[in-house]
Amino acid sequence: MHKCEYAEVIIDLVSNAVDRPFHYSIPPRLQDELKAGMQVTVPLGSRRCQGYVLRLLKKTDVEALRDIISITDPKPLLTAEQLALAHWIALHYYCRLIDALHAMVPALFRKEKRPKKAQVIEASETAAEADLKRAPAQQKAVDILLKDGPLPLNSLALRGVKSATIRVLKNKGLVRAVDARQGRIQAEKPIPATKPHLLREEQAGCFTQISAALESSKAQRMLLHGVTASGKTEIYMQSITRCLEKERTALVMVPEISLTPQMIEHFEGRFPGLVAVLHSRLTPAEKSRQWQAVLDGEARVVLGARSAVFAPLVSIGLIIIDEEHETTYKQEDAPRYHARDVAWWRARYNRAVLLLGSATPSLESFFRAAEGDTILLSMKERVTPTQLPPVAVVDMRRELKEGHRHIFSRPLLEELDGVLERDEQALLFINRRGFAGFVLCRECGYVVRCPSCDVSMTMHKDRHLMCCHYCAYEEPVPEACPGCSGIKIRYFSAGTQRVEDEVRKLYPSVSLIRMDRDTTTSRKAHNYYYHRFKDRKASILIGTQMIAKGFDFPGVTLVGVVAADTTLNLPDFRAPERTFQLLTQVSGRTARGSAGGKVIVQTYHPTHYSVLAAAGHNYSAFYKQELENRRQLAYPPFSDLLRFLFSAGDENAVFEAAKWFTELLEPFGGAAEILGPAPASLYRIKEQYRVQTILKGKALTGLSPAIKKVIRQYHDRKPPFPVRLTVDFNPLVVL
DNA sequence: AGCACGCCGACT
DNA sequence: GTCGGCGTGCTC
Repeated sequence: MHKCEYAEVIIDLVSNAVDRPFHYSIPPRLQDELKAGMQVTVPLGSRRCQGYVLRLLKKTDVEALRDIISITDPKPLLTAEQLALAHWIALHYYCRLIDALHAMVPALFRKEKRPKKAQVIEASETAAEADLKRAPAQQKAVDILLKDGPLPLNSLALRGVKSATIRVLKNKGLVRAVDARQGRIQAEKPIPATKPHLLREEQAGCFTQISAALESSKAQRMLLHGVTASGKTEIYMQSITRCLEKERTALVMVPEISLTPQMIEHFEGRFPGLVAVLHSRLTPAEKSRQWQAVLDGEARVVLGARSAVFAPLVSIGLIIIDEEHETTYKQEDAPRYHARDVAWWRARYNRAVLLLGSATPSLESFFRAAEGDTILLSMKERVTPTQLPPVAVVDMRRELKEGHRHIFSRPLLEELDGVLERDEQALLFINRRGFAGFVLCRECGYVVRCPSCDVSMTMHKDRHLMCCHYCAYEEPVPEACPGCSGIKIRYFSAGTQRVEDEVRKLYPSVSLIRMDRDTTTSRKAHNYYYHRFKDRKASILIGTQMIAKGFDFPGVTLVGVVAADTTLNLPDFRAPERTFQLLTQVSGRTARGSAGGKVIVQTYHPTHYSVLAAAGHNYSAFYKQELENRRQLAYPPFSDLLRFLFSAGDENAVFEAAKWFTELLEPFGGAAEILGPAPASLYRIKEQYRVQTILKGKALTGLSPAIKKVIRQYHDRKPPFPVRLTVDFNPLVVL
């Protein structure tokens, strides 16, 4: 066999110009050591760069080869699976290969001179009995360590212990170096062990099916559809146990917000010493340590948020995605992957089970189950039977007709009064995220929608036009309502500030808290307000998205959704799905106890199926209707969308670039529909104009290599457009 | 990305 | 004469 003398390397620079492999020769001294997945230092032009070895080569066509300078880390940082996955991500989500790789290597690992881990020396279990009579220096060192516990090398030096002595003791296995932090954490407090619970009949049925799937060693996708509090977590736990028994590893993903200390303890208690936790709040050093534990094979269960989907586990047997419908599983910047789809890739690679859990499954997942691509497991009973809260829908058109023009309807005011009288708590919910204005008739609820895309159109004040940002269709802003000829048709807006002002006017002496991006910039502030409200220091909490999820306030007996219309009429085809999920979630924020909570939803669309289905706690009614709508307009899951977004400060340049690019897409016109270029719904953000083209078609994945070439053409164009192009495969929001 | 090369304006 | 502005192009 001939030796591999060359290496294919991707340079660790985020730039389109170096988004391709470079070939280097391997100097003899590195010949035996170098492996695919290793991090190396290589010369590039006049400087040295970091890079990752994609694979080793026996020959190359490149002539001007240079040598690899050195290996940065003696162990490969990337597994074979991760390398393959990175290529798939770069192709599938249209990002640079280095962007994909960055998702797989913690930031601290990427530097050439990464900070050394602070290590301490610890006496091993056998140290006390060791016979060291003839080695007084070693005896002394062991005595010190046994008495004063783990110590760093420099404090040992201060007590007269030479590093050579420690080296000898290490070789004898009487002492070892451990991570400083690790030692301390273990000493702090033991985590209480948690034991498996007995499963109810319904749970046991689901578990049996999961066990069978694990046993089969085939890639399988399962959807665990269970109402809130139906005991999904226990099923997860027992499935993980089964998976570990089969000598395989497990990956558990939860939304960032649910990854509470209690939850982490719960897992660590059940799988002591085997769990690594990965999420974005960890300090870089902590993240690296957790990562290393996975890479070294010490951690066999990974619990984490979105980015944990790339954890370097080998031989994965089970991947769990809890609350699989959550939008946080889609990364908003490069690489713009969806963790659910990445997880399925890994499940196929490892012949593992992908278990998706949700009370309100995404349309995509439920559709797959209906089609038979996913095994559906249902749980309809709750562990402790409690009633879901009654949801009252208030027709805001009628409120207006009857002369009540306040932003709070009479039923909501009445309930608020009651809550304050009884000294309970209320939560007022406003949606403002990604707010794009729409025109609404206050008399009949009519909203101007695009005839071919069925999304609400965005008003462009300057040109006095209504515009569809999917297909660029335009029409004049109506003077009178096309639905009822009324004249109270106007731009709709609602904000947390406005709601706060109104509440203060109504109840000047009541203490309230407002939580949104403006008041809650830091994690600390978030925590502070959260605890203040939980400790009942305030009676009313006003907030956006961020209060809809994860919080459990026992004192809350009233949830008011001030304007369901803001989500319902977002110019996005997923608006109804978002609304349904959001309303279901906020309803769950009322007290679950016997006090009995109440939910009031204010809307100009009291008969909309999203609102009705959420109010009736009826997932399947929602699913049926929404699926039919998607089918009509060929939206996902009946198609894939690919969004090309052009942005720059120069309005003309943006349009010019978008047009030029869109023409290049013409060859795909047969296989897919080309929509645009059209102004994005949020046309100007931070001085940047935004224009988009959307490609809509069945199985766009097959076109990826060809589309990738077109994108390269755009970047390589001379002279280059001073316009940024971002490409998003199946974006969750198109605003 | 970052660095060299290159070709035009006001300075010791 | 030359120092330096940043447009253009390349890096195995």
